[in-house]
Amino acid sequence: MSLYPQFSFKKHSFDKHSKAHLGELKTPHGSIQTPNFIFCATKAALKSVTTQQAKEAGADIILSNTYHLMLQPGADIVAAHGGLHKMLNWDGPMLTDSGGFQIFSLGHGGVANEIKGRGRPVTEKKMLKINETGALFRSYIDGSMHLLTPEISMEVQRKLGPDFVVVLDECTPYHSSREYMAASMERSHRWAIRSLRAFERHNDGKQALYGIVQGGTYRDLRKISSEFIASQPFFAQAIGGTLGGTKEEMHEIVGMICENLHKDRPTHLLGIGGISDIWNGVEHGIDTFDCVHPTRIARHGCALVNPVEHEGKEHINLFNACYRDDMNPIDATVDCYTNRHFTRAYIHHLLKADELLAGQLLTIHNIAFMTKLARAIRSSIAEGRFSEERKRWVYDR
RNA sequence: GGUGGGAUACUCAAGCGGCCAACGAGGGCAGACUGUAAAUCUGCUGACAAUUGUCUACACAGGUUCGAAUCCUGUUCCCACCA
Repeated sequence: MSLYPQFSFKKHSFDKHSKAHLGELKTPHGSIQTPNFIFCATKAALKSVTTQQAKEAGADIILSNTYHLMLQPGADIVAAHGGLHKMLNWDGPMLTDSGGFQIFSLGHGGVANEIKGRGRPVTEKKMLKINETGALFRSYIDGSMHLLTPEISMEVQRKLGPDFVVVLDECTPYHSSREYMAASMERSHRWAIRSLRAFERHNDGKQALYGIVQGGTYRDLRKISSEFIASQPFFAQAIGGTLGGTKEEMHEIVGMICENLHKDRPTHLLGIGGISDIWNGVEHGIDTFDCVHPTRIARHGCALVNPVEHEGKEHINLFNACYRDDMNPIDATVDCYTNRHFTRAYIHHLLKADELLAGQLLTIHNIAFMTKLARAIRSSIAEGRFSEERKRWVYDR
């Protein structure tokens, strides 16, 4: 009997010139078509919009975070609601991340650039200690200490109750030495096995487990990791860790990693959500992406736009003075509540006036934009014109 | 009418002889953001030339001084108290 009786993944249409393909991912909370994008509700909130609004804007699947929710409000409170789906009023598929990314983000003093190799390496690790057992975190909320192990992460994720759960891993930054990267990868593999064992002990068929491929920027390490994760009975696989210092490097490394992944399993690219990055990922066979970028930049005043129509820029900043009297919608071709009813000038005004509504309207637009992008990718594969459609979205190529 | 106090860049507000083109805050103008310690962070903000540069500036007009936003005199407004 399968570990995942209520889940399935089937690839069903293939691009002739790349590894791009369509897929159907079935879960107890319905099916989604891939390629697709997962929107981040890290702390059980899509930050500024309701799940209802996200659904109306086209979102198919969302994600929350184990670490944040175990600190606040605590897994038992979520369980008391009947799980994340009920608590968030979301009836579609859901995923929880394991907290592995926080081993990186909290371990490096909040230097989020670190993963991409920007800025200086930070050696001080004030927020956590990591060893074979797991990671000991100092809460960013009140400074209290919290242990996260593969077993605890699985237990918390079982209580949170999403469809997809993820093994605990260590997300390694760009500036790690090869030696550290290799040792960390091996430990993440051992954690993956422990996560799997813990998952199996309590498996009720309602959740499916993702393994995570590590190995940094090194081809041989990524190959080892891909093959190891593929050899274990995970439902799906995710690509984690650093992907290099530049976009070009990232695109190359993603392609390299994809060569050795399990061919029949859904593949998720963790934390990546740029427009060109998604086209590149899909081309190499990625099925799903998640990223805070669309919802975060919305709160910072930015709207996603087609880079081909904006000289390569993937977003515009509605704070900019040039939108003060712009009576157009952000993008009339992106069908959503924001674009149906409001002008750029109005959103510019809301931003200037420090009105929270600006972030909400921009978030709705950005969700709708990512949804439109995913649909464009899917229909282009279905209709055998993937590379043509790509040219309409990826600047100067 | 008398006596005090005050007038500083778009705004508020420090400075009280040289280190002042002038702290700080707001505003303005940009930038960043990729498994969210992020409705956050960063830069610039008198003009012009754009590496040390030059000019115009701290109510207005004079003065003292090598040198003033800072001291003195007068003028104009504003505020408080007393008549």
